[in-house]
Amino acid sequence: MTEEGTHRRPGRWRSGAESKQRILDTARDLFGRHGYGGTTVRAVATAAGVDPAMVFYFFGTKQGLFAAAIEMSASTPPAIESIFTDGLDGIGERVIRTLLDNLDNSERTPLVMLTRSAPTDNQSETLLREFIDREITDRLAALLDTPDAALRAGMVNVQILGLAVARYIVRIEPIASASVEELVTRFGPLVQQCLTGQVGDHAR
Amino acid sequence: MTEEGTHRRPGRWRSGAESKQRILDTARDLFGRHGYGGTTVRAVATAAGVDPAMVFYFFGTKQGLFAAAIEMSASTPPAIESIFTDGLDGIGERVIRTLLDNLDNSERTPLVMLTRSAPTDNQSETLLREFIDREITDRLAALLDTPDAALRAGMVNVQILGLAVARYIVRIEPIASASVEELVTRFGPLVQQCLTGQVGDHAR
DNA sequence: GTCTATAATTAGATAGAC
DNA sequence: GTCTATCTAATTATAGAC
Repeated sequence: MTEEGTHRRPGRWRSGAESKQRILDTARDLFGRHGYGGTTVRAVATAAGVDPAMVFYFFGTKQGLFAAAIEMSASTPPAIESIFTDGLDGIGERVIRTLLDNLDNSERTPLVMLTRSAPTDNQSETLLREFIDREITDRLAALLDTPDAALRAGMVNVQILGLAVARYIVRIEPIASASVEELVTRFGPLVQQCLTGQVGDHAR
Repeated sequence: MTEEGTHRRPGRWRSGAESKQRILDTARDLFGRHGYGGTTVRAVATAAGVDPAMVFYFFGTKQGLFAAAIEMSASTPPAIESIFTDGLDGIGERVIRTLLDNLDNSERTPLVMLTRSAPTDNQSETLLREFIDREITDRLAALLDTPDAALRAGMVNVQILGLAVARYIVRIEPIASASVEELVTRFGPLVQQCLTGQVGDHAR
């Protein structure tokens, strides 16, 4: 018998990396479906098939777990990047299509997790605000050259948040079960107008 | 001395009606600011200056308190009624102005309380869905005569939810601190277009 | 009606054996 | 790394005295 106890040969990853990953996956799932306040560490542990103590072993606190869960795999998904790099032309459709494509596949996305958590958790509220500012507002505003750039970007945020809440959280019909194409057709031009359209008059 | 104990003369409302009202007011305030899950019965009791047991005495359960809190004073506020009774002309502005006027004054409105609670509480999610269907979708759809009436009404719901979340819950700038007039100017036409505007093409 | 217990449950977190 | 056992604190809710 060779003394394998010390050698740490990777015949199969001894240890935690696997459990840690399973916990993380499960956490994303539950945080995405029930928000921070609606998810318990115990529930995550049970669903992941490990002991609650392991969760704390790996992530320290519930907040630590949440922070790890919302951390994006590769800082920014390539799809999101291409929304902004292709200029203003047709950006409305790209915003909506990218949003829906991402969220339809899994609700374990930072946007949904944070949107579900913010209303009852102050820390999540701050995180969501920062997330939106960094990932959306700043990039949109950078494309615009008008004095009301921030406000226009803000209007797009309203579309994004409204769509996320209506389709994935409150599940209001017929928004919840409309096809991606239908929503792109409807909301794409709306977003485009927020960014490049005219404003009526400025009311005194 | 006349035996006042039994007579119940209204020199000043003996008892509970006053406490009950204070509890209800406080509950609306806290539910509106922290949602169902983020609000404890004890917090409500303390803020209202009464004992936690009183809350249960009057409302039975926490859910009972919440139900009482979201119940509107006079079934439907007159302002909301007039949005729909004045026809489609200029309805976009009326929707936005009424929404903001109501929510700016106090967040103790059913819409905010429910929107804050729905993400982490399934029962609130259902209540919010029903509330929106009854108070907004149905009334809007009734005004429209097109085959896509429901979808158009849904688009307005997205505007309302997005605005509520961006301005009052996540507090995204510059939406959060924009003036009512500014937002009416910006979102009024957008809502109008959702309802009465043209749709590009129907994309196969 | 109002308050003082207090029961029953649950959640986040830690210590320590294996 | 993993689990058992446990601590602490907070919450909903009830029983009963005043």
